[in-house]
Amino acid sequence: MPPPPPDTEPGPRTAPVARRPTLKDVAGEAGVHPATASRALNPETRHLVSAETAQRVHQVADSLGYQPNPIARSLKTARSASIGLVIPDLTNPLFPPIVRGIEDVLGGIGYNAWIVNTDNDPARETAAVESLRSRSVEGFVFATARLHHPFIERLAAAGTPTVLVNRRLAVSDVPSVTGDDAGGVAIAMRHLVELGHRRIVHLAGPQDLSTGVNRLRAFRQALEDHGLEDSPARLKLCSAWAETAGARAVTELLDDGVEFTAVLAGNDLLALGCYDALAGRGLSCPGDVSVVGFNDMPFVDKLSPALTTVRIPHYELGAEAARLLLERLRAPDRTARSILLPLTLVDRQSTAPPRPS
Amino acid sequence: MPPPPPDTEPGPRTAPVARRPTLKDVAGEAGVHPATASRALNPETRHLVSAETAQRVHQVADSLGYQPNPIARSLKTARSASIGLVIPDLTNPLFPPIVRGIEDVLGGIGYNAWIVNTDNDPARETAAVESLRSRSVEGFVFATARLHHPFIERLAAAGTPTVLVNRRLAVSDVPSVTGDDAGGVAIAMRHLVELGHRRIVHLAGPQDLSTGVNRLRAFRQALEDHGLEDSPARLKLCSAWAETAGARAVTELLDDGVEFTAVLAGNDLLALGCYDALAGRGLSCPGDVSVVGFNDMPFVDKLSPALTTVRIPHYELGAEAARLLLERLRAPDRTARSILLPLTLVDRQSTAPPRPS
DNA sequence: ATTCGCACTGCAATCGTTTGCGGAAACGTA
DNA sequence: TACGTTTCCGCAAACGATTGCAGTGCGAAT
Repeated sequence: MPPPPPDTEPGPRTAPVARRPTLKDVAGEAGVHPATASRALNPETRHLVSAETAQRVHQVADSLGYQPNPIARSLKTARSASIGLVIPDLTNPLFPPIVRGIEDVLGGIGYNAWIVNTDNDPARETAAVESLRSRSVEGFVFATARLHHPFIERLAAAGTPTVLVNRRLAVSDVPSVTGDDAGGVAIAMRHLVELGHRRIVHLAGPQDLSTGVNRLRAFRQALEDHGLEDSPARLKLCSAWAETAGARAVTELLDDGVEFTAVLAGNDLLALGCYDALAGRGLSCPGDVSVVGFNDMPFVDKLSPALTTVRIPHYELGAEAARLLLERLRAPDRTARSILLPLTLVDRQSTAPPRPS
Repeated sequence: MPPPPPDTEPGPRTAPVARRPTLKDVAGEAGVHPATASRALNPETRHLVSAETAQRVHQVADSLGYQPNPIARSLKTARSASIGLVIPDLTNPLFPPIVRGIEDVLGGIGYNAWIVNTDNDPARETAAVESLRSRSVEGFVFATARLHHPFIERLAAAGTPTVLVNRRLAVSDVPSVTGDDAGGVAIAMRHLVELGHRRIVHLAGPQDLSTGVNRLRAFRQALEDHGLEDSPARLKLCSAWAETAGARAVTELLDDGVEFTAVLAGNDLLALGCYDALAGRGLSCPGDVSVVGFNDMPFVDKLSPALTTVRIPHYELGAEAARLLLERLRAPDRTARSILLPLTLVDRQSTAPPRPS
């Protein structure tokens, strides 16, 4: 913290402070060896020193305002009380709540997170992870997982504590915490059929992402469960979770003359694209077609019509991911478990019974 | 990084690697003393070692994949290649772009940022800063500044490199990077009067924040510049940048019977509140009243009507703040300068000529 | 009375760098 | 030849903690 905090204030300070006290300082003051002070201050080793010594050390530490130097500690212990958090892009409104969830539980026990944005660039990802490893982070949480993600798989296989959030790997035992996509589309579909919809299309997201495939799979399952026809025409694969992709998909649907009264969008952005495309064709929502989104992003309740969508508890996703990682750090041998958080439907204005034909 | 990366792969690896190479390793391999290796690898001190030795050390370093250990370096140098970034709440869509701007320029030179959320709680702020200082961060950027913020003032006065982003202090020489609020409201007001509006109200934000007072001040200036009456009735102080506050303000205005054809909201959230209140009274926007926001938050272009607003280049704000901080770290004595970034009006659907009366 | 165990604490090495200091060549100049 | 300068490099001491090991003193067991 350059330059050295000036001690120029004419305050009542007497001691040659200015420098923050070190362990040696409190040891000196308490009349013990630094090693003893260390043991006294560390809960793990506190039982190695007599009660009265420990107490004395603690008092001195408090009075001096001693704060252990995490850097020195890290150097010695190769632990750092920090983790790496790898996300695609903080600017995507999906991620801030996840990040906060993680940071809030981490902060509760003195941990911190390094955040890196990859912009979905594998090169940036490996570089960032390498950089974080050299900073001795104790583990990673990835929000960038693709279905097949050799890099993460290798990292985890090599024993680096790793947890996935929001997205999972295709087949692996890397623990993850995600929303229950299957359950989510199930309730969304039930909602639509209860309104009377029979011809429902799905705008599926990228199929190299677990969210994309899981929602698609669940869509087809729902079709079957409700005895609806699984027509390939009523399915559009979108190559990106983007508004433009959603718009393109439904205009294509419209152009091809496929009939539908409702669309289940793979996420809110795709749903936004729907809005655009429908408006572009003079169709009304929910009058002509109902649409339901996925994620419940901020402000989708402000759209016209307010978007009916499946809410994902992103903050809790993050919080659980942090807890899971912490657990793995503490007990690396415990078998990893993954967590599926329940999703809920937020019923707003973009869904209504189909127009009687 | 526990447990030690298993060296079980039957690959062609021969050396007893597994542990990442240290400076001593490359020194040994290169046949020099670690100190020499250190000097050879460090651009600052490279001139202290002969060209050929330096080259040899570099080669060995590359071949071993040597990466300096930032922890050890930090311990020795009391520098850390990291800074603290203090924001109110990452979940507020204002901040992610700022954060990315900062991280992108920092990352370009090997720096990283610790992010902490204060939720506007001074206690959390001081605790977080203290914790960051013990991690030897080299400086801070604050996005939490209130007009009077003794804590930040003291910190900066004590010589800690500090820069403010998005908000400034009332009176101080702490450098800051903010949008040119005065210019922003000027163009917004010009836009409104050019449309023909004469009775314009302002929803002012919290007056303990620089953004709140600056926009208010500029509003009155604009009134004067355009020869419009500065009526206290046409001004509402909102105690928070929140939708509800905005809504309350305009319903009060309406209840009080004050006449206006346009509202300049202190920010987009307040503008959103306007929308609600107007709709609640059966008034149309922009038919009955025009509204312009401030910030150009994500998705305000999706509202109905799409919000006309003053765009703040948040990413650039962050980027500039990072550059400023870096400059201060390099040349602490250079006098601090503050930066004002130009704002632009994004003309969308929420403004129109007033209804002919 | 000797021995053993135990509780407690100090010693010193260590983590991986950086850096002030001094010494040894090598070189130029008088 | 002698002497001052450079240039280059090694030595060793830091930075602030943690921890294996060993030593001390004490009470209890034999």
